[in-house]
Amino acid sequence: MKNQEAKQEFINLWGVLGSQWGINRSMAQIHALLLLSPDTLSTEDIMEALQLSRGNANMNIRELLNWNLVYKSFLPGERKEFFKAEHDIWTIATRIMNERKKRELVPAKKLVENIRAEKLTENNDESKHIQKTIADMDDFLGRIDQLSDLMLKAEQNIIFKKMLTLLK
Amino acid sequence: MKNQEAKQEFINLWGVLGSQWGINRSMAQIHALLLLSPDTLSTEDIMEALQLSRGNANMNIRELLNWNLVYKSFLPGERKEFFKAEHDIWTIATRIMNERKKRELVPAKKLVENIRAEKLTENNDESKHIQKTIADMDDFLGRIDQLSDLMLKAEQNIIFKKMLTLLK
DNA sequence: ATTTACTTTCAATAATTACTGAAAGTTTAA
DNA sequence: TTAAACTTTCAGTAATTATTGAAAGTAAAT
Repeated sequence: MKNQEAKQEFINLWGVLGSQWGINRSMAQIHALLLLSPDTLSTEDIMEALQLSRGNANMNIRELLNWNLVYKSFLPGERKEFFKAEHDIWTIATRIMNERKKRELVPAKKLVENIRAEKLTENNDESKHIQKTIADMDDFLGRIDQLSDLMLKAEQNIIFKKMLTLLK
Repeated sequence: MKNQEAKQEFINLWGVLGSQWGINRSMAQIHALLLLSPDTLSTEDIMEALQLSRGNANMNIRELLNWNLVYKSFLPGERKEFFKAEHDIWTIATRIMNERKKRELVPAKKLVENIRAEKLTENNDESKHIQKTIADMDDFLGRIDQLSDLMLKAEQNIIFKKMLTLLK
């Protein structure tokens, strides 16, 4: 198999996976392309390799920068921006988790907390059940929050590493 | 706040959250409605409460059954099916994880493994880099797989529980 | 066997989300 | 300054995904 074929297969796969997880195909593919490139790439390189429009390439590169998955890099003598991916897979995973936590989990928890804080005017079995369900959900979101903290610390966490190893 | 209002807020929130995580709005809302209902509901009840078409309601109830998040239930004397949700939040979470693992993670890992297994015909820095990237990704997917196992076992796992508590 | 009560399917349509490309904006260099 | 090189924006369009509702399918009751 040629390098280009392997790259292409991986890029496609990453695009499909991304879209299953709420990350759009172009963003995932750009990320995969940068992961596979030993060198930095320009917007033009990316447009060319993935056949994307300038607007699409630019927006998704911007988004990858926001997610801290991609860095800007300037080449001596070149005026335009080049990009390179964070290559450490664990760092990538924790960054993604952090971003999703910040953007979705934390706001969701706040909203559930707000509903939870409301007193229900009725006082019957249904209200009890509703309150319990909402409380459970709030607690659950708190747990997930903790769990993501745990993962963020996992690389420095020797006990956790051992637990993972034991499960192998 | 009236019961109905609290329910409605929670259902809306759950719908939004779901769609951020690749679960469609109707499915998430039906799930929320069933979670909030102390009693079982029929397809008609669900259509009525969420203003969904019969087709949409039916398809998404079916999907929730597939995910093991909702159970069928027959009422004595009634011919039609009624539905109730699994109410234990931890069970819900592990079921969702299990399903996503089965449907997405495992197949993805297989595909990455296939690409990894291919020998690259070229032999230069780029091929080395590609091979390393793909190998890292494969290992990473394996880790996630382990991690989901860990979570699946977490409720019975006292050490894990303590770690979560320490992180509070 | 036929009717009635219910469930499932699916082609058509609506809603949402992603992408394009040209124009406007910005920065650097001459 | 002005021009060239590059980046960003965004209205229009395309692609994807979700929803409807009527028709077909199935099972129970008469």
